Amino acid sequence: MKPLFHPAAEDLTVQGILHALSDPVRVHIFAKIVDAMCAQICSAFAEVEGSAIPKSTLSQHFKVLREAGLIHSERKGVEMHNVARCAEVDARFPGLVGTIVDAYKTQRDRERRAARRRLAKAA
Amino acid sequence: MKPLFHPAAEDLTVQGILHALSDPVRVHIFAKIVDAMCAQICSAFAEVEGSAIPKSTLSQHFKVLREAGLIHSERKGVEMHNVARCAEVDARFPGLVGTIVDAYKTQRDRERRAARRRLAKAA
DNA sequence: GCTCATAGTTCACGAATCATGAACTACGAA
DNA sequence: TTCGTAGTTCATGATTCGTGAACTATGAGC
Repeated sequence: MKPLFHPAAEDLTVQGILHALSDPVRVHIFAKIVDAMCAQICSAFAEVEGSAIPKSTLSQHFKVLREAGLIHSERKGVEMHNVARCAEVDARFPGLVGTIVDAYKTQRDRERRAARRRLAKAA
Repeated sequence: MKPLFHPAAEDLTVQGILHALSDPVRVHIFAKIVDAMCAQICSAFAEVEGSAIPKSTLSQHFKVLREAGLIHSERKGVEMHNVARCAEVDARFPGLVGTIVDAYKTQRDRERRAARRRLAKAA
């Protein structure tokens, strides 16, 4: 197995970060890793918002997040421990990822409210 | 020719915006439209940072920006007038596009400084 | 009116990227 | 050593992207 590649903080690119976070599954994963108080393992995301993610796909998503410089991954025995590189990313591009994650939360909240309204109307 | 499609402010999505802005050519175009005091026409961007953009490609880029809700386009005679929808986007996702454009500017400034250092070293 | 130039769109297609199942590697436990 | 678990890699089909060629729509000059 190839060693894991992590870009240096000064090699992070805005396009890489935006591309990584332009996928709802990946922001979901990233947001959870950011919020978590401890390292998260990949298989914790075998299911995202009700739909199952094949593990090869999941592996690719983690690779994209890692190579965008958003997370740091480390093999620990049979599992992979992932932590967010918030401080480094924020030092390079202040506020960027925080604003993006917040925007997704705003959007998700709106969607949930809309869904609830539809249900209430149908009843 | 099909009429131009512009999404309503409440239909904007974060993934659409991030995808639109994850391309350096598109952010360049968008940033210029934002900074400009007046509407910009597509052909103003036939060249971006030294490289020529084919007009079919340019047309697609504008379409992506338009359908992400970032710009409003209007045919005026033979040309197309484009203005940024800053207020609407910002009302939906506060700070999002501003932070992204700033991050790109930060990155570009770094790259320019690095290029200058290389030149100075070579001399 | 007719013709020409300009600005941009649409179409078609090769190139690149993406998602995924199958096969595989690496490790821990029994 | 064998088995199970966690994740990776590979191959391939689907989707998206970039672009040249052909096209549309408008304005200007006659």
